[in-house]
Amino acid sequence: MNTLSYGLLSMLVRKPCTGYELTKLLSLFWQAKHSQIYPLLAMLEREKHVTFELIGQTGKPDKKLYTITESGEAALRGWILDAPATETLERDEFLIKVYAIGLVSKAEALKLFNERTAALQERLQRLEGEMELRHAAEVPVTEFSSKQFGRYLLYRRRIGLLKEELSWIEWATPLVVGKG
Amino acid sequence: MNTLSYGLLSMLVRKPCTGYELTKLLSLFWQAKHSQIYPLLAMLEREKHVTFELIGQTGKPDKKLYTITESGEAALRGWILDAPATETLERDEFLIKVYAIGLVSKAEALKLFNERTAALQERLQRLEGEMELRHAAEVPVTEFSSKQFGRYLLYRRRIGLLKEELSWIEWATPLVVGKG
DNA sequence: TGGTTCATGTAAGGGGTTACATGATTCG
DNA sequence: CGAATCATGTAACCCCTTACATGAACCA
Repeated sequence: MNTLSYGLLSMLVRKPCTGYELTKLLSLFWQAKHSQIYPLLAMLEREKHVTFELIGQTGKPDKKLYTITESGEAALRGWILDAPATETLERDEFLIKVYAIGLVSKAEALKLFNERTAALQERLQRLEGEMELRHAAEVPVTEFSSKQFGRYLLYRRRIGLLKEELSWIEWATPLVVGKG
Repeated sequence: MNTLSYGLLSMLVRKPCTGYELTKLLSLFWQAKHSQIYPLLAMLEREKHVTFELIGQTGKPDKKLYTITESGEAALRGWILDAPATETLERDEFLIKVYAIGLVSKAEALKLFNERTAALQERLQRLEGEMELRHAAEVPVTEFSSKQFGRYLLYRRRIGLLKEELSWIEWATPLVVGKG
């Protein structure tokens, strides 16, 4: 069982989902393509950590609604408590470009920074919209055991980090361009 | 040529390095093991993007000092300008655990958060120490084309993000434990 | 005397992306 | 009328980690 398997189980604790849904929801804390998720779900089903119900649809392809089993929940709980804390992994091409920024002209460097800024702002707005949609008002904050609680924390974290990254760019850009 | 290849080239722009050095320095913006780096350096050498000088040592193993060529620098510059901006990739087991935090007791959740806090604080201190060591005073800030400049920007970014992550934990921890 | 640093490499295997495959419906 | 959405799956391939391999010097 790899890390992504536990990520899938942790989503299924909240509610039953199809592989298609999981692929989209997962991006809050892990990136994975459907081609990786479908085989993993099949494996989890073989291992009795999930079951699925086939739902026939007209006009759309049939779908499989996966539900976590008690065995699956136990496995997830065990992993949360026992898995050793690992280093976090970040891979970002932009950072390499920043490292070698002296190699290009100031105009080109500025363009790079502006494009990054725009992409981050767009992502921030999308996330803030998503969060408001799912966590209207401050309801979930108070309930620790609410199934919304963990997701709410993660939205707040991502948004905070995006804002920090934007304020870093705001600080760095004039240095790149020069004070004149 | 994959992304890591350009990461290696961007380090070699600053100064000639051995594979061993690159492995350690790289962690500022990319994680990679020596077993991935050595074969890539051999490939870059075949492609004439780097050359190496064999340096015999006594008491220690011999080493290969790699230097970037003009072709290598041109390739890197081209990549910086032409490579399309990609989404950033973050993978962090802790986030999965946060998502499913309702599954464990408050005491266990608190332990998880405290361990995370300690790990982040340690990493922050290590980074701040490293930065002070390499960028004493504010010298590199003013010089855009300084070979130190890019690295200085990345240290500031990492440190800012770590602080933001710590302040998120500080906000989240009392919510997890409860207001009582 | 046992762990860390220096220093380079190979081999096996798991993790992850890209591309191939299918097909009706809905939206601009 | 083409693009996106819904919905699942397989195959090929690259990226990356873990483990194997070697060996002297230095430090606790």
